[in-house]
Amino acid sequence: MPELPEVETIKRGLERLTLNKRIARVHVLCEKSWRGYDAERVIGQTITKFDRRGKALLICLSNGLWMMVHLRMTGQMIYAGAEKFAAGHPDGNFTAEMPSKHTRIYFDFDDGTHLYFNDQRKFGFIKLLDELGLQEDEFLRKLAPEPWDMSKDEFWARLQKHQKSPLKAVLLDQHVIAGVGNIYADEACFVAKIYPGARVSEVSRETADALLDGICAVMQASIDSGGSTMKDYVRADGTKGSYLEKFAQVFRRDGDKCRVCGSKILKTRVAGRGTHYCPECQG
DNA sequence: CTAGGATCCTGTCAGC
DNA sequence: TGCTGACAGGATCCTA
Repeated sequence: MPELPEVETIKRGLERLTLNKRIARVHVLCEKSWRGYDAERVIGQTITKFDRRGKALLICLSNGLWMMVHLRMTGQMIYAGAEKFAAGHPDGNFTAEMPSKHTRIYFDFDDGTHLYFNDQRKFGFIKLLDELGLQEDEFLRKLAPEPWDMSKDEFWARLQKHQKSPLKAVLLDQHVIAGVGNIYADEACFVAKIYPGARVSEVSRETADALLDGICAVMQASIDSGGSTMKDYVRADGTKGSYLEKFAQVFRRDGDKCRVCGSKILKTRVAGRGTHYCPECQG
């Protein structure tokens, strides 16, 4: 899915385009994609605030309810008004007619513009909660701190609880650190010069420090460039999202040359996920 | 408690 | 062409 930087990109885009807009209608095309309170309760409400925790987007409404959006693997948010804004899982929907066959939920604003929640695989959802429900939500309650809010001591301590696991499995664990997904786990391991399949017990304190720095650095670079994308989607201002094209050192570059040492980037399987690395730099 | 695998779902692609 | 299995930017549930 969309990892932390993509969700942050969506948050910033929707903040700019939909804040203070009033929801005139809501269309739930796939029941499974809607959770929590009945969707009827968002009708007539104004969007008052956005927030984000890890990969979860939070949208506050004027009646005090919150919509928690989790995009999981293939979710995307698309705003269609005078300008179009699309972010999340990159695919043809970014330029397709809306609603598309992957649209699961959409909102009509009273100014005639629309917000679409698309999700090919239906793993994602929008959950309507009150303030208490938000505080008690299991996912949010167990979510580890944001990478920038975690000290190196704390990151080190959290790693130590999973000595026997492959490093990558722990980086992907949202109870250990929030927001890291398959792309940034691989990229951070490259920056810290460690093989993602290494057991945590083999990770030195110096490497762990470099990992935390690397996670923050690759994510910040991605946010600064508007989130990653693999395809040719064009953002509202006409520029392309381009993290993978410009910054990815290993992710989906298997078969290509390492930009540091020239070795061939390899792909393998770690913790059940496709994993990319340079055998020379991350030996 | 941890670790690892199956599972939710749809679509695409490689290899017969 | 048609079929089959593998895989996919995530997280949870079940089992050992």
